Amino acid sequence: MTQMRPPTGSRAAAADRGIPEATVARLPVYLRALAALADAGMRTASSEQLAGAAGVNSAKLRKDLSHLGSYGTRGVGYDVEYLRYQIAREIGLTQDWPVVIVGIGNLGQALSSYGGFRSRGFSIVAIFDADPDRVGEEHGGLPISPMDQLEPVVAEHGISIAVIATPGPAAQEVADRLVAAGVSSILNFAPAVLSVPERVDVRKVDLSIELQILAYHEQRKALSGEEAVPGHDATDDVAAKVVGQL
Amino acid sequence: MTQMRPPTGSRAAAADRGIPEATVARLPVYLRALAALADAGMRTASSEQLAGAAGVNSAKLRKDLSHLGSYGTRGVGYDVEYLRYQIAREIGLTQDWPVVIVGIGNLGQALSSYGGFRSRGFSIVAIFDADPDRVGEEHGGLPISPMDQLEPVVAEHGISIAVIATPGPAAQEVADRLVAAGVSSILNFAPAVLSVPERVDVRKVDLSIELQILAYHEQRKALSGEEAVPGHDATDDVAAKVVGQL
DNA sequence: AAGAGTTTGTGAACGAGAGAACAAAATCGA
DNA sequence: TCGATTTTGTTCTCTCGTTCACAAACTCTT
Repeated sequence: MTQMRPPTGSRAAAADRGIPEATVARLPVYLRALAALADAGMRTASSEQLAGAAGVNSAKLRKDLSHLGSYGTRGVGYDVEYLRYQIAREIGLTQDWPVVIVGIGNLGQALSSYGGFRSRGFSIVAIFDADPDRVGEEHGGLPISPMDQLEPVVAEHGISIAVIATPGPAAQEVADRLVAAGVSSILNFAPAVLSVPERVDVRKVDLSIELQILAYHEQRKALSGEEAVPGHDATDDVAAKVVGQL
Repeated sequence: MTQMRPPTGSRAAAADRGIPEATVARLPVYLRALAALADAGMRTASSEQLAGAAGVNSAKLRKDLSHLGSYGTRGVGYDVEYLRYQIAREIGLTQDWPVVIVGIGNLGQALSSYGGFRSRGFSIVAIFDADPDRVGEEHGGLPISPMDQLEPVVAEHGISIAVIATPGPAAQEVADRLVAAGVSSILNFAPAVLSVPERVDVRKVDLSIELQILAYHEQRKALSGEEAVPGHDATDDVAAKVVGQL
């Protein structure tokens, strides 16, 4: 999904609820950096310090924060606790988000025991698996529920966010059921392209894709070191193409 | 930018080894889509079909592929097997990449048992954990090695890619040791900002950040439905700011 | 062999994001 | 109070990525 609010004239950043996607993706990072600074006893922080802790450039950080409103003080910096609250509010972490996880394989188990969710305002209210033999097994303090409980649970808790951690082939059907039951945001760990209605947000996390991207760069590093004479790839390509087309 | 077309005949694009980052990130997706099409018995596929299977727009797919070279046939489409091989070669999947995983908590266990790595040319050669009591425990067919084996193992296998799945506070030290031992690409699952030398690539996967991004959009959906009058947030903000600054 | 029909590869327009640079706003010291 | 200093918020420019639209290149049918 994409929301492109045409800027309706009003320049007040806080009123302008359309925050750039790239900025939204960094807000949680800032939140974590602020938490670290707060733990270290800092009550105030400059954009330079915060940017350092978050691993970004300070100009970018300032621009990101300016989209939320004018929450800093020139000559001083940002009040750590106050900014923390503002970002949390902007992201929606001041409320609690009930979540379900579908698919309790290795990854699903890891997710259901992962403390990082609960501590940030997400509470896992149920976990599901298609294997009837595993129903009742406990993971992260929750029993595995049977798949036929999916719709009633989603409805009862008003779930809008779900995590899919099933094998690839099962993912689409699960997504369909989740959407039909009322879910409108899905975090997908399954290696599959999900097709969902426009109003539904899907974010995909793919472990093997990340490794492949690293492999590409790694290969380039290796190649750029050893390869001085260009052109031998050309014949290689032609040969391969002929073979491939046979 | 130096995007000059060297009119030196044969394969201009293939010689141009600089593939845009955004394209690199999609190549693995195309690879998976091609595998699915091949399994379905298709020997040839149009950009439209392939784009459908990969969940992207066909113009984007064509431009992405054009960066690798001119591997399609006008009026026909792309030879599935041939394109598969070319992409795999470009990413570097025609060779085998040995990988180590550090940190065998819930997530590390899931990663070490995950089949998607091995099937794509990544072989996990060792797993490490800081807890001495767990050394020897088997996960995914490998025993947990003690941390002091990290450097020798990395050296012996010529490891260049490593996965960090430790708790946040331990991540930086692990990264330092990996880099010192010769690793130049890191996939980081720990909730921490890693600082590494320039030549080292780091990719970060953060589960709770993904959920937070979904929460933001979810909150916006909810808000845009109920809220018609803007401006009340402003006073809210002012009040909060005063409180926060006390 | 020629025309009709497909489908790629790419030029051009557009939009989003990153970074540099600086004016505006606040503090601090005398 | 005034000037020096710090640091934000914003403007401008540049780069990168996406999308459109179409000529070129290929196949197929007659």
